[in-house]
Amino acid sequence: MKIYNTMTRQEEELKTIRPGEVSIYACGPTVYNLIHLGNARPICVFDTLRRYLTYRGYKVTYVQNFTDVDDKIIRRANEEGVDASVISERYIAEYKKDAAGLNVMPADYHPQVTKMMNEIVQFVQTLVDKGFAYEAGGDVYYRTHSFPEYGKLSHQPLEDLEAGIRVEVGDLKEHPADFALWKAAKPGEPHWPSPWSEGRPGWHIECSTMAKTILGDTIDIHCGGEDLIFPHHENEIAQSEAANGKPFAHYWMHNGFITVDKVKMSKSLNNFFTVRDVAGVYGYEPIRYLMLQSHYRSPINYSVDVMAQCVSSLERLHNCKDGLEAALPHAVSAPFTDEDKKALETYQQRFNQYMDDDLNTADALSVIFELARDINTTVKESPLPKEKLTAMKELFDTLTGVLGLVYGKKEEEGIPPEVQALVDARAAARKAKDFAKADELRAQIEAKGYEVKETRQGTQVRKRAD
RNA sequence: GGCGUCAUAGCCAAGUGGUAAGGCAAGGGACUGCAACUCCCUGACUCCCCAGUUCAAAUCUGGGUGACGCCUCCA
Repeated sequence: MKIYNTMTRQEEELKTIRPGEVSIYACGPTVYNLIHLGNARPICVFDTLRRYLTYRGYKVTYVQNFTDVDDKIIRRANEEGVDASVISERYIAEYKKDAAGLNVMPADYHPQVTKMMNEIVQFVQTLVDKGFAYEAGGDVYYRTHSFPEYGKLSHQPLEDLEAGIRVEVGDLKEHPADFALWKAAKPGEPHWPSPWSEGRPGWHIECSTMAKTILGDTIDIHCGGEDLIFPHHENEIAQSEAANGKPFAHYWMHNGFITVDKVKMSKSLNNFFTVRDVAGVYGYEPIRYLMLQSHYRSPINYSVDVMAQCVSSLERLHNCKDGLEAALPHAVSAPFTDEDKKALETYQQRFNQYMDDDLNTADALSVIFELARDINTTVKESPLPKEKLTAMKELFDTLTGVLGLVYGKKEEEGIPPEVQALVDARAAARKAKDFAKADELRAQIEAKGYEVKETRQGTQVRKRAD
């Protein structure tokens, strides 16, 4: 598989440290609020990367952290008059709801800053010992100029990066570009013991420490949103490579932004939509579809029109799956020719080929739609060819499973008795060819929020999508 | 100022040297009591503009124009 590496700015063949195994570290959310669409993009995209590599036979170790110590969490805790952990635990739980809704698999490890304090302090100590960091007034800062390769990920020499750096009054740094590894606690802030002060870690050190603790000094793939390239990932590299003396990550993958009216969705512009709210209107699955219908590095402009299109597209895939599952029990054994087999293999090969090309989910999706058309046609055959349909179902489930789509199970809850009664009455009316009455009953069923339709396998009743 | 991305049909979106995938929407047809689903057919003489390289460019080069991002917390 080829992956576009931000570090080298080109696509590279994936060569993992250990053959057949791949370690992935994905920067996770700061848990002070519900996640928004912008947060959902890397979560969905890199979940898909993980699924694909697993499907291709890799043993994947996937780590995604929760930043549970942060200014915003503290501020929120103070506003509500509760402990910071109350806020972070609450939003970790909320995150998990959204992630599950988006069909994102839990990571193998979800480390939290508060549960890795000893390792973090140790990591900072190592940097101090090696001269890459210094203590100042209880804080510890990274000595940026001590790391000659600083700027290699963002491809900016330190001097250029410094141009825009804000110098704060009363700053204890040796140099404006230096960044905090440890901050002495101010009154009312949560704090942990350290050789320098009662305090808390800076933002960047957690990822370096977690990656090292769980995955080792060098990891295969590090991913996150492209706004993390600088300073977050740049600083992680500086910390990890200075402390460990080894390359930090072999591949850096960064996803593009979600925009609204072409402008980046962000908290500060207040133009963000939470996953929860959008899912409330369209469901979770169209959100995941939105993320995968274009290449992960391109910007995605969010709009109601686009969401409606995602819903419709997905509907086609669900109809295909439903039709296939309804047909299968009626299928009879029939020759499954080499030609048929070959055709299905070709779909899969093309799917793999596209995914191998830097995770081209847009093209991969187009293969699924072509397969769907093929399935929809086969499902009309008479008699229904059992072996072919079985193979088609297996392939369809496999490919959609790799993308994590077509999972939105319609609520399995039963049909309420009063609705069922209407459905039965309508069936009787249709049998008696009293179509006027049948249509009226349909209207009544729909008024109750259900829809009824005739399929080749009989009448189907289900809750209306909207 | 430094670094970078993007511009393809009404909309979304692949393709990055060999003559424009896929989806949504729309129109026509088949099927159906109706509807829905499904299937078939129809859509860019062309890929922001100009110039160049080439037998050949949406794809490469140069120059424009427009939009956006990072350099500050941010996915």
